[in-house]
Amino acid sequence: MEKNIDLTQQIVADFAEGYSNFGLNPLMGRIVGLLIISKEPQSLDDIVEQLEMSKGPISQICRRLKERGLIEKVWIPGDRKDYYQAADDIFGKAYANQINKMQNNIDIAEKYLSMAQSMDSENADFIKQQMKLMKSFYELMDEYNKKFVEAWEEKHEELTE
Amino acid sequence: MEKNIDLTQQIVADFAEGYSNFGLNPLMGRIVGLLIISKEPQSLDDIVEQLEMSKGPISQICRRLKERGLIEKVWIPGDRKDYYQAADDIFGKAYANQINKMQNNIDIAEKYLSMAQSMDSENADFIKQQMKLMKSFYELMDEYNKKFVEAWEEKHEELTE
DNA sequence: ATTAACGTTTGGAACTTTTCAAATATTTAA
DNA sequence: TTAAATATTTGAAAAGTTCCAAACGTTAAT
Repeated sequence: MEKNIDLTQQIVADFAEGYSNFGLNPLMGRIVGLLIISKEPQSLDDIVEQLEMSKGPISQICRRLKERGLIEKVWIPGDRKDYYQAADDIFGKAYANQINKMQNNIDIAEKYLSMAQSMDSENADFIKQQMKLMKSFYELMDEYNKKFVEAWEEKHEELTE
Repeated sequence: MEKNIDLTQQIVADFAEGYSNFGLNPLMGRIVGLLIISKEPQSLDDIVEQLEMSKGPISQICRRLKERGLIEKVWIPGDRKDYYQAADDIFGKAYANQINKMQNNIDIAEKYLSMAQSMDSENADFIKQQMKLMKSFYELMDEYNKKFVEAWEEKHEELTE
């Protein structure tokens, strides 16, 4: 089992970095990484032990990960601990969280487009033009994203059945 | 021009928040927001004045934004200041930066897939399975992303010519 | 050559985020 | 109903990030 310990520590580190790159708490990545490679659900204490951290932050981050739908609590009969496991299609769910943030950009573009429309200057015209471009960009992105999500749903079933 | 000042401050704030949501320095968003709605290139001092901040951080962040290809320096004859403007297709470029980060995930999945392949336990099988799923997900994402980028290139030309 | 105009770098202050240890709350078993 | 096991919250410490002011370097006009 020696190799497995190394692998765990490495994957946990890589996920931490990945999450951090997206502006998320690295501990989120550490927990997600750990759970992704754990066949069995892990209790808070299991996580504490493997991550060598105190329980406070792990409890908090698990709650946030559950809110985002990335991990789930599992009930294990006869055991009163909370057990966690990676959610089904966790990659799809993590992706969805990212994409949702980009949706804001459509709203922003629309907001300033309409503000510029009620103004009247050479500069207002330029702003309108820019905001139209921004709106088009993120709308098209959204469209293609939906196509991807559909395609993945299909492929995911194919791979996991 | 009163309305325009409001609009500037608002858009700057919205972009700051947007950038911050992606784990980037909010000042990046402030500068990008300002430049996106500025028809004329802006000097460092112009930016300093409109953002009401000192020059140090603005100089640093402009360099980073230029490295990422989001803004460009413009040469204005007979003026020795540096002028900046939003890059052409800045939205596309910002998106590309995000997507590049996700590409790492393919490498991570491949790394642990091959590590798990050289191991031999029930758990190694599970890890292999998970990493295959991860690899498939991000490869499919990449594929669809390429389609989007192509479609946007076309639409972008159509909109800006 | 000197000076003025500008951009960059740096050290430290202010602020924000993350973590820990301990206190508190909650659940369940006896 | 109590005690034990567990999870959550909290306040303070540590670490990390961002910002400013000032020093420094560079360029170009005189």
